[in-house]
Amino acid sequence: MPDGKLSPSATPRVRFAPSPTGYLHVGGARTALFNWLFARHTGGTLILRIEDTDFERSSEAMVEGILDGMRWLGLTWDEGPFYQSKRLDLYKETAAKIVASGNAYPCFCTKEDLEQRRKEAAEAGRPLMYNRRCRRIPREVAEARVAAGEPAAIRFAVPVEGSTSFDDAVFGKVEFANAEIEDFVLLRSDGIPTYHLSVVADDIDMRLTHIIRGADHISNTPKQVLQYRALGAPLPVFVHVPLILGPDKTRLSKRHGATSVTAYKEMGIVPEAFRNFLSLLGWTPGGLKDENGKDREVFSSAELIALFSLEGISKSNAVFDNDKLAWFNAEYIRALPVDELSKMLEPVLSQAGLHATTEKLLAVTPLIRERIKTLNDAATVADFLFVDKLAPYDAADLIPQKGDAALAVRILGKTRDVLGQVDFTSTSMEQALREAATELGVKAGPMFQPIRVAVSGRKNAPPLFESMEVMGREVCLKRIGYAEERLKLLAAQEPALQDKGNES
RNA sequence: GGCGCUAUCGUCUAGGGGUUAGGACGUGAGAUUCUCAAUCUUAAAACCCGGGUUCGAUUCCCGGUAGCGCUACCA
Repeated sequence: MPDGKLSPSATPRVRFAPSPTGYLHVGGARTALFNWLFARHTGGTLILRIEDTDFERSSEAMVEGILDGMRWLGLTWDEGPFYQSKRLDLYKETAAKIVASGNAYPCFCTKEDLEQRRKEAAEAGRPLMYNRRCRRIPREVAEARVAAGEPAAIRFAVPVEGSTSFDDAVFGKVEFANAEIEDFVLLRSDGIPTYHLSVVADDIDMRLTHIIRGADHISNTPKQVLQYRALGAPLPVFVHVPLILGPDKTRLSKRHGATSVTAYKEMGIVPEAFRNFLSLLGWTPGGLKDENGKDREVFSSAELIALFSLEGISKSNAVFDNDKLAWFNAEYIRALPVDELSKMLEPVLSQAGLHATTEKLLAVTPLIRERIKTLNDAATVADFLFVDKLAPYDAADLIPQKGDAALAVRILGKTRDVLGQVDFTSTSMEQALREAATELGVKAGPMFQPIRVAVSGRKNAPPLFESMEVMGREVCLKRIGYAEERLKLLAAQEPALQDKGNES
């Protein structure tokens, strides 16, 4: 058997081969990422191949979605995209070669036959595998029937005895008893190849050296190894990467929430963060320490490429952790220069109906940069800085923890006076307001809380003085005046509420 | 059911025949602070179980268990 490996010194050629029956999901993205990292690390070639032989389920829209996802992640490919649907001749030729080698045969069983038999097998005994009925048809007879136009699929004649194994770069030697492998279909009766045939035909034709793909393909691999042998083709290195699971440890699927990479884009995840996070799911550079002796986790793309190696791929499945992703994302957002971040924030804000000048956005960005975990968070964190009219808030929030409505009114009144005269910069305001607090005999905390609520409509907000500076004097004064009125109303109508405010 | 693969804190993981089993996310507490966030300090938290091998196993081997995958004229 020519079981030889491809020359290890050859420049690596790898591929990402999605099936356009859905969007680019997280698992696919990770596979694409590993292929990309490997290609870039080794100076190899990444080929994009669209496995669209299932015409029923494939669509051009899905292809676009997948391409979009890859572009968003910055995963560039060097050749393709190639479409399997346009390479049908290659598959027919390949199937013919395998038939000629005596390793495949025509099968005349209809789908109905097969289903019927499977059903019976399930009810009675066990083996659900194809019973190789047509393999026993003499070659001349079979050829005659094919020549007569009888529809036939082509099946691979799997050895009855022995075993088929391969050396996986991450799992080591994996072996399957041939008796467990059924005579799988290569070419359907309509002349369309099955996955088993088209992958092998293409992987050989495209001269791939490493097959990096999900571990769900381990069980398919012996079927492919058998074909390589029948075709006398050297085996590539198989690299199966563990699967990504949802929080409940089942396969990641729609019910786990976002599972397409574009969904993460829409959530305001930045691609570099997503890529960093994803690269560490099932792979580690192996305990690289930072200057504090802690394991490093944040890596630039260049570092990821430099560090990537097959040895670091783990064997066990990994659970996708949204919290960790959010942390990575926040980490990247915080590290972004203000001008860059504000450009990314602009579309998010305008989509939320918050329009701002570039200048204002540049002023706001540093105030919210470390307060958002996703780009989208900006809309909720910063809305009060842009909006004309504050969202309704509870007037009781204007009352400081240890105080009453009367105090709040005094604070606000004083603030209005101060703000009317002071230079409207954050430093001047802070200084003046702190002095005012001293005059009123209140501490900074209780002093600023009513102002914050009055001005932002909420108890937790970005830094007060910087925010006010961005908003401008007029808006601030107006909002404070409005708050005073609400407080007076509150005090007059519901004295009970005051007590409540005191207690809480 | 059959076959295959896997198994370190809740999660991602480092490590490895002798360690106080390390880090990160998340969680708790504290510091700082105009609130929140960020930051810093700190706490709790793991080697699936059972047999071997060995002076010594979390680490090596076997079995069990569990999880995942495959089991189509889908990919």
